[in-house]
Amino acid sequence: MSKQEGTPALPGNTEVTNRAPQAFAGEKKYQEIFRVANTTRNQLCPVRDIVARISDKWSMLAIFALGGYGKLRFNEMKYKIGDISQRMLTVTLRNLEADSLVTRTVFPEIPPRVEYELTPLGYSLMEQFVLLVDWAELNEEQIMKFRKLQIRN
Amino acid sequence: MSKQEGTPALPGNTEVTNRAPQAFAGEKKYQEIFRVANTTRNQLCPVRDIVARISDKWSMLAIFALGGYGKLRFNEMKYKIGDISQRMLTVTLRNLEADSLVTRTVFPEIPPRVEYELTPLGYSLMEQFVLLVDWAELNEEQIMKFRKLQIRN
DNA sequence: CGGGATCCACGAGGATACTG
DNA sequence: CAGTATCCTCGTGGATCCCG
Repeated sequence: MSKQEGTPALPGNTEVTNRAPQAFAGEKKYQEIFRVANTTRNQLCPVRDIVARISDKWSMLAIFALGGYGKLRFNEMKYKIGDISQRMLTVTLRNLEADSLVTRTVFPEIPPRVEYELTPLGYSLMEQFVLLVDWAELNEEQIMKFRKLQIRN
Repeated sequence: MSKQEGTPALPGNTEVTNRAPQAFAGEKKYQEIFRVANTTRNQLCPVRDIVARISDKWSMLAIFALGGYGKLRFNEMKYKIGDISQRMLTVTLRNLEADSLVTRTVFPEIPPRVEYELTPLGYSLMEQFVLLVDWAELNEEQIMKFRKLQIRN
């Protein structure tokens, strides 16, 4: 672990940094986004709140499962996701339902039947997730390669 | 908490469900995404792994901070985020650095100075996050309203 | 079948003190 | 200033048993 790395500062440059301009085209915009996404110090930040919920361990997978297969029964989902526990699938689905991302329909039959399905809002969120997954797939190799380089040092 | 809600099944409909077709336009695509994002049962899923790392509690905020303000020193970031602990900022930045999303430059001065900055890869990830935040802002009101409805019942 | 209820383990993350 | 080290809390999530 070398403590000294990368490009050291040009000695004459105290305040005026020579940033790459293209990278900061949206600087103002990103500052605004940061402000919006970080309202916690003024209590309750809905954006942060929502991001927290959608980034828990299972929500994204549950949404993809419903998006890919439409209506699903409880055990169908459990099987498709594979390594989720009964409890966490229940908790996850209840949370998604509470945000109106998923509908839950109980059929008064014996044995009982319950079907879950994405709401339009749920679909729109999944579209965003797809972009994230695309990004991850696209850059997966690069990241993995870099991680392994770290280990060698 | 009523056990019976929403649209009960049309009695005659056993197998052929009358799904809204537009909602399932990309069904195959989403099944594929689900498969890719859920390779855990076959051990190690890079996509899940990457998504997990980038969607932890602090990574997104750190990335926005750097995206909005360019180069930042440790305590500048800590102040801007506000409620992150020293420890977690360190851990978060080290993780981001390990994925080559952030560069860390140490200046051999006294007192020491360390600057963090997004890499191009980090910027490209931030662009994805921006879309998520946009989504959250757009639907925030709807979700909050729905949550409050839940409480009344 | 689709959960609810309970108990428990573990790891993320906070608080504090110390250091090069 | 920018961490490291240590201890401890607490919430997430797994395992198990039970129920309508």
